[in-house]
Amino acid sequence: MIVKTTGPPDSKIFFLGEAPGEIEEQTGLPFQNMHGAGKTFNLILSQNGINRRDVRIRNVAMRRPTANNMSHFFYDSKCTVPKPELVMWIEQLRMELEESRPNVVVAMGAYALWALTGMKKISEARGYVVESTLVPGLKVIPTYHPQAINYEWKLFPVTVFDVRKAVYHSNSPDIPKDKTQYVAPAAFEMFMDYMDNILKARKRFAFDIEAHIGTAYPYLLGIADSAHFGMSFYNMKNNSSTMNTRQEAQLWQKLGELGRHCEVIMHNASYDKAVMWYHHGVLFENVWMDTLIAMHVIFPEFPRDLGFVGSIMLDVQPWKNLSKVDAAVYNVLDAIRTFAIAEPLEKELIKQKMEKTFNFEMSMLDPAIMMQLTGVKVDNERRLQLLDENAEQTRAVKLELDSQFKREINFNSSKQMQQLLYYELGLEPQFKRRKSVEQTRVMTTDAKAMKKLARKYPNHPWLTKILDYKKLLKLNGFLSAEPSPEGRYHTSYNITGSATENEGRKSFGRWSSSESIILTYGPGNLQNVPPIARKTYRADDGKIFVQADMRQAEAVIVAHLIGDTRLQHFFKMAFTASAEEQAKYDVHKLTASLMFEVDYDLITPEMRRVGKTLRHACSYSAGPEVVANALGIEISEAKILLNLYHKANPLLKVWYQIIQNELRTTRTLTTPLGRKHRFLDIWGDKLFRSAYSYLPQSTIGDFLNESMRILYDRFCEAGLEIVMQLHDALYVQCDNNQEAISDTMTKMAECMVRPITIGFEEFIIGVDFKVGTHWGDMDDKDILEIEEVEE
DNA sequence: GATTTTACGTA
DNA sequence: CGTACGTAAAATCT
Repeated sequence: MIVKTTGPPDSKIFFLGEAPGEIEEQTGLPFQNMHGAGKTFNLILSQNGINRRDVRIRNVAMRRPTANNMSHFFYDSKCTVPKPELVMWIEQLRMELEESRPNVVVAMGAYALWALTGMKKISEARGYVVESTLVPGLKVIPTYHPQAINYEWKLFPVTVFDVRKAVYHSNSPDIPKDKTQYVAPAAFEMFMDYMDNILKARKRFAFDIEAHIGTAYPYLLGIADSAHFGMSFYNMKNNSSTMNTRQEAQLWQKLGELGRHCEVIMHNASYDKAVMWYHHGVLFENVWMDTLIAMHVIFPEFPRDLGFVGSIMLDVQPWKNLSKVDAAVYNVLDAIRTFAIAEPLEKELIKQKMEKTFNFEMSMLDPAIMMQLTGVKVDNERRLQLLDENAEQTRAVKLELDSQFKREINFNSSKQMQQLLYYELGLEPQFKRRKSVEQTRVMTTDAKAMKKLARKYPNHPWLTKILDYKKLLKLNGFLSAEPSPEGRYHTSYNITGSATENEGRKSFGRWSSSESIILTYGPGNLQNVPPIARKTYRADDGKIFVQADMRQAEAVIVAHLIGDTRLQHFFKMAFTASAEEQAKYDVHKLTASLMFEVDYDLITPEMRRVGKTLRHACSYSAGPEVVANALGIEISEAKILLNLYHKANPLLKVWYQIIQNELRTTRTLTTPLGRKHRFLDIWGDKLFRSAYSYLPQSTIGDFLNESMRILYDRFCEAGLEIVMQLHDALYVQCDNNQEAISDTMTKMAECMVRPITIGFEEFIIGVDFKVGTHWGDMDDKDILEIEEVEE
């Protein structure tokens, strides 16, 4: 059946889909299936106050393709040569649009965009106003297809934004004129004059660099002093300077003055500011706004790249495609767009009342840059020795496994592992957990599955041997990283969290750590270095690490979030108790005592272990399988333990309900420290569990970072060296003597032991200290001990 | 050669 | 039906 256009012909907004689905084919109406794309489509409209009866809707194709696959309408698999039927429909579409002349067409999906503009990639134009080539002069705003949103729900709010933009554009047929002007690239004198004018007027400007991969040495500098004008300048071409020595000195001198006297806007200042300081000694002292940070604070669940921000904040043509065509133009447009988004971002920050969190994140730029550029010293002798030992052990285990299987097997290959375990040896196949029952089961040979198999087949001891072997291989990766010529490892601390576009795009406010692209030495992420590899990280000569981590941070926060006054009291007593009395305040023993209704003093180590596991698991709403795996017991036993835990801690489930109710209206949670997050997953358990973990995780991360900033502000100028950050722990290095250690611990305690307020309750999280010359080899140190030394 | 999937290290 | 993060190697796509 043919599915025709619906809606009033004089509608100023026109929605174009790709092809009808099954239900649409039956009803003859586009986007009519109320359980699939149609439902999502309606939801997008209703979020923008639109009624579908008031808008024109059609698909490019008017008949359902075989297997719902658009390639059916093309001769080739790459979908470049359309068959006559599709050509005819596109011609019909052209006539229809010529006749009704809507002010804007929303192109939903890649084929709709292709039919209207010839463009193929939705990601390159999504959210931007582009002109149709099919009907010249007609405005097109591309966005995702509703069915794509059904597959990836995180796309939903972005699409709502795009349609909102289309609604705005439906008021007029005019294509917005781009007033942008630039000089790219500018000659040396012109660029210097431009900077001079900005300097004299003390103007605010946006700054952006392009730099060589590997060295991060900048070759192109872009400056914009308004939302419509900027210049870029090549300081390097073909690996050599474009200037003579005198000019070069003048350039960096002038930029340095700008950095001192003018406010600057950057997108990802962590990088640009660090590079300019590191390579040219140019210090931008007044970063007025890092637009990446602003974006992170306002929309932590959205992508943050400049192209995306531009698409939702500005009315300009897409420019990211220029990066490979004309670097100078691309660079200056980046600077101009950065300037342009700052104003709407500032408005949004005020509107959402998020200035405090924004200023807080901005204030962490300097500590983060400092830590990246300083790095940590590597004990290379120790590293090589550990590497040798590791290689030795790896060889031994490999030999055993080889003789077991009589052939080479790549144990890192999931395919070969499945072949071996499930087909050749006929072990019971293990499957990954599915997101929903409809999904097909995927086989796995991951560590969890292997452990389960090892329990099931105790006569196959090689199962655990494979795990040992893989562990050694993994460790080898950490130990293999070469230190810098100065003998150091570096990492980039990312204030705005995840850089990778993971599913759901979570960012809970904790810092992430990744490979430094300025100083590319070390295993990259420093926050997942295993204990053995930590032995290679050492304090500088004559120095020692002081580690301070927040004691039981997560458990304390959860106790206050759920309003467990008994536990709150217990933690309070633990905090004030003397060193000898600490044994009386073991939260895991308390948990076990409540679960098993046994006297606190009679709790065995085994019972304590169960208590610890259960508290941890239940804080995040884990299920019986996880508990069973963690304790190495049967699922039925785990279920009993879970019941016991919830009976002893009834408030937890009450809190789960409260969180769900809070999410229901706006899907947004606000932490006790004022950070907001909107949860965009499909409504259900996965979303809930993510939300349960958000509040404690984010609060601890923010609290520790607050402490770090206070420490940095108060003591770093006077020589205190912060070296590492690990979510709930801080590492500082100081002179290796009692007095310096004691002084450092006192300073850290002063900054870290501060009251937190949740609800009406104010409380304090204690700090545990450890001291050592090597990260992997730290000894407990009680601050009371130190005070005694001082006395 | 580029992108996606699988697995795994830490908090 | 713990979650958050980044990276290496294998698998898969083009």
